[in-house]
Amino acid sequence: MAVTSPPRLSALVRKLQADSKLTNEQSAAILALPAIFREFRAGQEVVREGDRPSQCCLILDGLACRFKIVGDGARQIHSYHIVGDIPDLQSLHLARMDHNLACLRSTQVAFITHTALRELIKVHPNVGQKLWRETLIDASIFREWMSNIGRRPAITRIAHVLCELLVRYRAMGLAQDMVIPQPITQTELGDAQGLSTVHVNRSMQELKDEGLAVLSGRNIKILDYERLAEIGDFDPAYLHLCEMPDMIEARAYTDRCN
Amino acid sequence: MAVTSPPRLSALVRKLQADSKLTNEQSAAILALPAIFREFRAGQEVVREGDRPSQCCLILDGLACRFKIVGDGARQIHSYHIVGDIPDLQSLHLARMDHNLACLRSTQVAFITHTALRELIKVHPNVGQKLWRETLIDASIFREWMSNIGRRPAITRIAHVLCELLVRYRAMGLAQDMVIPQPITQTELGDAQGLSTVHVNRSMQELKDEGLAVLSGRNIKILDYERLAEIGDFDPAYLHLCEMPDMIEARAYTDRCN
DNA sequence: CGCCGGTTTGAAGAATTTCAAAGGGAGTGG
DNA sequence: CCACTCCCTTTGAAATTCTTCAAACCGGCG
Repeated sequence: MAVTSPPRLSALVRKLQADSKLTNEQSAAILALPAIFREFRAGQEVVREGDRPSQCCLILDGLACRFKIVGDGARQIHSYHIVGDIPDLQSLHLARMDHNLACLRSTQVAFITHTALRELIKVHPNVGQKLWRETLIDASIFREWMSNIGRRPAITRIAHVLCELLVRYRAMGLAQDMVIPQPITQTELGDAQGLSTVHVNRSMQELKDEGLAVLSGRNIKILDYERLAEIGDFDPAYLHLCEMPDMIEARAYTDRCN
Repeated sequence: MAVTSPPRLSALVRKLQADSKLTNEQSAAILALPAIFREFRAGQEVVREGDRPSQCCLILDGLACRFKIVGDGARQIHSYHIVGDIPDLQSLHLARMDHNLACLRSTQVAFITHTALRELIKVHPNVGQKLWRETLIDASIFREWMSNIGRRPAITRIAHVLCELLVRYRAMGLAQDMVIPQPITQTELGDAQGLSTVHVNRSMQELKDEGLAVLSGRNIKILDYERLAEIGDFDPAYLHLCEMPDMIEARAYTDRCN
């Protein structure tokens, strides 16, 4: 179950070049990180609230989320994590997990020890800055979701999160066909945006009736990104995607740029 | 209006010792940071969405908040910032502001240039790690607020945020008398927790009727922290306060510790 | 075929917002 | 020192959004 280092960490290299290129040495150092690869089934938890991890996990394929269970048992999803993300990077500096990390679909991850990451950062401070930057983008997404949940109506929230997912996948070179490449259930959308499953369903139907987004098999297909972004009050600036390697297409979804 | 460097940056030193002590050299380097001091009136904005700051701002006194205005004009407050906070630290790695920073009360700040901070981090990588850690704690608070807004009823949200403010002030050695030392209006509480002013008012009345918290002049006084934390579903673990210099008292509000 | 996870539907109920107006306290200017 | 103003709190009542409950539906899969 635990193999060492095929050239699979390239997803991380790609992600970290969002703002500016890495040098060859930096890329090489990342690709050479010692990693343990593992596959999780849908529903499995990777790290739990209260844990004190000694490693971070890089998503190679699939879909994960961070979440908390509140007093009455309800789940709040804080973020979705796709290929290239390191959802528990914060554990490098915050000893104790204050939330959970679980896989929503069947998911492949690479575990990299804190020790190895610290060594990488020491030798390549620029990579350290880029990792810091990634955690700041996470925080920016949290803020946007907070605005969503706190101050926007249900239909807007759903449209918004669909836009975000699409743009993030496309920034990683996926979802060319405007289909979000991982299925996301309506319950999961509700737990992310503070809505009941029933109400998500009704919002999705509105989006369908308007010709903005539909279910394509088990996946969500965006039919009219422009109008979806409009009713979703969506401006991708908060994703800080600019200077992506393939900005040619990412730029189409980004009006303002860093 | 712009003076240079009295020994006022000590609030930052105190804040950064949350997890572990700084060395004397590190403290000295922080205290020696070149800073420009300025006072803002209540309501004034410090940085705006779209800005590209070349400096960060340290709160020395008063109260600031980060916020966004959504499509229909409503305001979502993302966080409150008290003495010792650097609310726009993320601007060090994210060029463009994706939200606003404003003062809620009359507030004193110290501006420190990115250049000076980068130099500090280069010379003292440990301080850099501590600054990174601060941004991760911000993110942790965002997650908790997201859970609050998305999945907890109004009364719980209000109780929760009052507990948080009290604990954060006490961790900085303030609010000994269980009074939150800055006034916070019900509109501000509502904008932070996704509620209308009217509903905040009714929730506050419930808290008053239960003998948990009251208005003491313009300020909020916590009467029964234990029960307030209970109905607020509040566990301070997400504040990652442990190993504070004065843990003697902070520990009283922290059941679990890093 | 029958189960399973996810979607869809209808109807009733609850939480929260909105609107509109009154009340209160602290500071300001005459 | 009073009157006035401003900002914030408080109140009542109606409207709305969203949740809950309960059940049916649907497509894929063992």
